[in-house]
Order: sequence, then structure tokens, then C-alpha cells
Amino acid sequence: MITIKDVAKHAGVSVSTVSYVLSGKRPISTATSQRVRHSIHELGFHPNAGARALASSRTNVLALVVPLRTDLNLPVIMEFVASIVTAARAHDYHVLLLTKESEADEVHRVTASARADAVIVMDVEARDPRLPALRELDVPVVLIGVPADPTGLSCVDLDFTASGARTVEHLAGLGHRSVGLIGSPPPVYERRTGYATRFRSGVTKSARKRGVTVHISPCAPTYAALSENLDSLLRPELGITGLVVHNEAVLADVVLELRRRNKRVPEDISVIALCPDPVAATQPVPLTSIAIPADEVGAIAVEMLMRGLAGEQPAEVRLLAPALTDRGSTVTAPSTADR
Amino acid sequence: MITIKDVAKHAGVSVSTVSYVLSGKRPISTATSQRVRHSIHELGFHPNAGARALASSRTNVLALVVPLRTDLNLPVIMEFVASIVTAARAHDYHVLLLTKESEADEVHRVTASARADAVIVMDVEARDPRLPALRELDVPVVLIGVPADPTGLSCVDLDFTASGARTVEHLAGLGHRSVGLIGSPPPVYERRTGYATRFRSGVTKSARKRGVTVHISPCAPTYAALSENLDSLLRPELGITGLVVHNEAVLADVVLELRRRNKRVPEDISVIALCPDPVAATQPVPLTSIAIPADEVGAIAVEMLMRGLAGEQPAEVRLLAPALTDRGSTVTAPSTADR
DNA sequence: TCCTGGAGGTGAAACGTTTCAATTTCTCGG
DNA sequence: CCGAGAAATTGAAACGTTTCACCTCCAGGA
Repeated sequence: MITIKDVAKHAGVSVSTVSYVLSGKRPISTATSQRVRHSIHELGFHPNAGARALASSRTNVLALVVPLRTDLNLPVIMEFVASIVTAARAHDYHVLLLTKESEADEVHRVTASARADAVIVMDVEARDPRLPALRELDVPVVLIGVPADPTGLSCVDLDFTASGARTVEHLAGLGHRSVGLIGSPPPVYERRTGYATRFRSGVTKSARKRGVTVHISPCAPTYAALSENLDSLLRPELGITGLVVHNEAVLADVVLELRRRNKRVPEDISVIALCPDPVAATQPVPLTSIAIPADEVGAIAVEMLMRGLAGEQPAEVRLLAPALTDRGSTVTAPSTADR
Repeated sequence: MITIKDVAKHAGVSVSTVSYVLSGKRPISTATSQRVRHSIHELGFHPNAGARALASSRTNVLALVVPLRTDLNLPVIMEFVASIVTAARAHDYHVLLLTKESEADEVHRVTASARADAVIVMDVEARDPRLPALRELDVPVVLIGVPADPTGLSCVDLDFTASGARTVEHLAGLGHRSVGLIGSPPPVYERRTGYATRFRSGVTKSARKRGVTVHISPCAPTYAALSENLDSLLRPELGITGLVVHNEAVLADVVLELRRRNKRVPEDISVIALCPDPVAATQPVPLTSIAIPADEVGAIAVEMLMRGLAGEQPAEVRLLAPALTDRGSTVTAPSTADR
């Protein structure tokens, strides 16, 4: 194995000089610097991560707690993970994968043994039992999602309340007076995973303000459940002309089922979804949607951690403003006469 | 921070004794051992991972290369990842997440800098460009999936050839004489990702042997593509009475579409799938299927690595025999008269 | 009785970096 | 041409483990 000593010898400088060339923490003359870099390259030197961690008490690793329950919204999770890994790499950080299922103190062990410098936790619930333990950690922590009481913790997420409001405003602006919300599965509301509830409250609040009637219908992630939901939402007496879908698992089926029932999108019914852009764009009918900006969230989470590691970043809750993309699945509401 | 020295002092023994208690590499009297353990617990000692790695040249970390392309079969990937993390934890190993997208030499950097002791690579293609680099690594490597030329590399995967054959034999055994295969998306065959091709060849070979006609129809992961596929497969002149589905993205839609076309499963047409058990079981009609045994594959992969790290495990290709679960979606073929 | 060998324990030398403090080498104003 | 300070470089002390080599006991075979 080839060490920093070998490099120093090869370049005719001291070990510390090589170290400073690598870290840039001290000015080094360009001549020396080039000679050293050349030697590094020539010898194929890779600094030993363990030794580095020991000497500098920095591992350049961040721990990522991922919910690996398969029932969950995989594509979104994957996007988050991908964006986090990418953002981390951009800061020369690696990602250690922890699963939510491992015992609660796994995160503690990982930081206590100096395996990671910081922690990102995905899929936090409103009153997540891990919260107290996370507050105890002496490393920076960023949550993706916002718990009921975020004091002392940094969080980043889409602003679901604003997103809910935005969907209704969009439809109201097009003249829709009665809309349906196909929501997350009931257990998600019960777990009070925060985001589902917040989205819903954004929807209802905005509906009240705009004088729109809204029919809320949580929906299990199965074809049968969806079918029932639509049965009930499409009863003519409700006069629903617009549909808000916050349930990725059944999103594809919604479009299929509407078609099956001879409801054309958007001529007969407008549909707007909350989901990642790629998903909205690849539906049989491209859907107007509010994006779940996984990339941005991941990048921001990493950014916050880096600031936390550097100077002192006070705990902060960052809510991202919703961005609506019109893909033509929402149009002016059919006039009452048409119905 | 609390170190092994503190523990030693607290327990009234030497540092090396504490280390031996922890590692069990030397006999220690139960009295001493208990005293030390007690001190460890009392002080909340967690050995510093970096120092450990440096002294022992073991990181207790394995690198996992995951394809994070969202187009891919997410649930399966997630299951693999979950099972690998679990298996790794059982061996006191942690998992460092690398994405396939990062440059090819990322794996090399990670091992060269002693960040990981071993590597698992998921989603290897038949002639994967990373293969030569992987062979060069001086750490144990296990591939999930089997490339065209696996010499020098350990691999583990479901036996797709046998699986393909098994589906046909199952249907043939029930009297079906003409079956359709809804295959992976065309690009998957073109990339020659191995498994798709092997499954198909298992199907055709077995079909020939059993005198069954098989109509192969690769299918893009969209509703439209599936619809066309079924249009063509269900032409009455083909007389297809059984369907093999090796395409998870459209699996749900297959069942829906058959229903829409008034083909009952299994009365009018038998359906058998290749997919993870949970997926097969949660379809509108539970499907007879051959499982993709993610758990087992993950556990075996980790097992192989551990043996590689310990003594010398020669490179080995492990193909798992297919397990078929009958969930009632396949029945005796309707007699010719019925059609 | 002596010797052998294993069990139980210890001190100190690695392991490969970073970084502090000290030293040498420059640059430039007076 | 000197001296002061800045710039560049260096030596050596950490960092917290593991593990080798050594030491002391004590049991039991000859």
C-alpha cells in the first residue's frame, strides 16, 4: 500500500507539505504543489480514509436514514436518495445507508463511533419517536419532512400546505366550483405523517376562501379502493369537475379508470396531481402537477448539513414554494348548462 | 470523547485487555471480562471506527453499487437493498451507498482509500463495461446478476433460464398449447441485461421441448405499449390460453386490461408472472408466480463476501433454483371445443 | 522435583493521516 | 544593505485502536 510518506519521498518534500497540498489549508508554492500532484498521480496515491478520520475527526461520510418499507412511495424515495448521494459527492462526502427499521439507537452508534459526521433522516412523522434521540446527537441533523415540533432540528420539505392551496386556486381560477381530492391512504393520515395532513388542510382552507366545495376521499393503494373512491366522487349530484390527486400509487389507475368510465381528461374532468415531474409527464395523459422537487430538497438538505459542519448553522425549517406545471390536463370548467 | 483508555482506567486493566475483551481474540477471565463490559456500559464507550480501521485495516463497511435510474424496477431494487443492509448488519457491517452513475472509478477510489472492505454490484449487464475494473480490485466483489463472462468474479442471481422453463412447464402441464410472453422492454433486451434474455431462452427452449407454441412480445413500460401488445397477443387465431409476464411495470395493467377485454383470469386465460412474491400476492387477482427471492440473494451475496474476507473463497456463480407459488391464476386450459 | 504449556494479562509499537509550532526562505521599504 | 514580516516548508506530536512480544502464574506430566 502506498502512503503519504511515499509521495513525500518521491516529490522530495516533507509529509506535511503533501498534506497541505491536498487540503489547501496552507499556501504552497505552485512549483512544489505541481511536483507533489505529479507524484500523487504517478504513484496512484489515495489517502487512507481511516487515518484521515482519526487525525482530523472528520469522516466525510453522512448517514442517511431511509425507510425501506416497500409499501411506500418508492419512486419518490429513490429520487431523494439519488439527489442526496449526488449532492453529497459534490461536497466530497459519501453516504452510509441506514434503514429505518434498524433499532432506534443505530444512528447514535454510528455517530458515537465516528462513522459519520452528520445525519439525514427521511420520512419523519409528525410525532416521530426518534425525535428526542435525534436532538441528543452531537452532530448536525437534517430532517426531510417536518414534525409537529421541530424545535432544535433542521428540516426541509415541500410546503405542502401551500401546495394544497395552490391546486385549489388553480382549479378555482379555471372556474371549477366543486372538486374532489383523492388523498393518501388512510393509514398515512392516521400515522399523521404530516405532509398528507398539511396538504389536505391547504386544500380545505383555500377551498373555503374561494368558495369551492371539496370532497375528500382518502384512498388505499389498490385498484379496488380507487374504484370505490371514484364511484363515490363521480356521483352526478356532487357536480365535481376537477380532481386533485395526492396519491402516487393510484395515479396511473385514476387516469385509466376515468377513461373506462368515459370521462375524458381534461374535457369532462380536470386532473391535477402532486407528484414528481417525471411521473406526471409520463402518464397516458400528461398531467398538470405540482412537483415534488426531490433534487432540490436533497441538495438543500446536504447544503444545510455542510453549513452545520462548518460554522454554526442554527436549526431552521425550510419550506419550498410549490411549482405548478401546466401540462394541459386542467381546463376551464364545463359550463353548468353542459352538465 | 470517551476512549478505550478511559475504559481501561475505569476497569483497572490495561488498554490491550479491553481490546481483547471486545474482539474475543484472546481468552480473558470471566471476572475481568465482566468488569470491563460493565465499565464500557457505564461510560457509554463506542470504539472509534477510524482508529479501528487504521489499526486493523478492516473498516466493517461494504460498498453497494445501486442503479438509481428511476426507470428501473424500483420495488425489486429496494428489496435487494433492504435485504443486503439487513444481512450486512447481522455481520456487524455497514453499507456505503454508491450509485451506478458515479464515474466508473468511484468503486476503485472507495476501496483504494480503505473506505470499504468489499463490494456488491447490482444490476450488472451481460457485457458490463465495469467488469475489467472490478476484476482489478483487491477486495472481494460479488455481483448480483451474471455477466456473459463471469471469470474471476463471484455472482449470485435467480436462475432465469430455469425460471423461464419452469413457467412453460407449469402451463404445459395444465394443458396449454399456445402461450404468450409479455417480456421486458425492448431496451432491456438490447442492453442484453442478461436476465431478460436468459428468461426468454428458457421459455423458448422449454416450449420447443414440450411442443408448446410461444409468442414473444417485449413490452415498453407504458399503458399504451401494453395495450398494443395485448391486441396482438389476443388475436383469436393465435389461440393463446396462457400468459407469462416478465415485466413488473405493466403487471398490474395486464390484469386490468384483461378484465376490460372481458377475459377472466383464470377462467378464460391463465396468467403466471415473474416478480417478487409481495407484488404477485397484491394484484387484483393474486397471481401464480415465480418469486424473485431478493432476501435470499442479498443474504447469499453478503455471505459470499464474508467468506471472501475470511479465508479464500474462490470466485463462484450461484444460481438460485426458481420457486413457483400457485395462487390460482393458472388453471387447466379450456378445451378446444370451448374456444 | 523440574519442566512444559496454556491461560491471563500488559506495554509499546505500529497504522497513516493532520496540524501545531518552529524554522527557513523570500520580499521589500527604509 | 538591513531588518521585519510574510510566505513556504518542515518535524514531530497527536488521533484511538489493534496486535505482537513478553511476562507471570499455575496445573499437571514425567
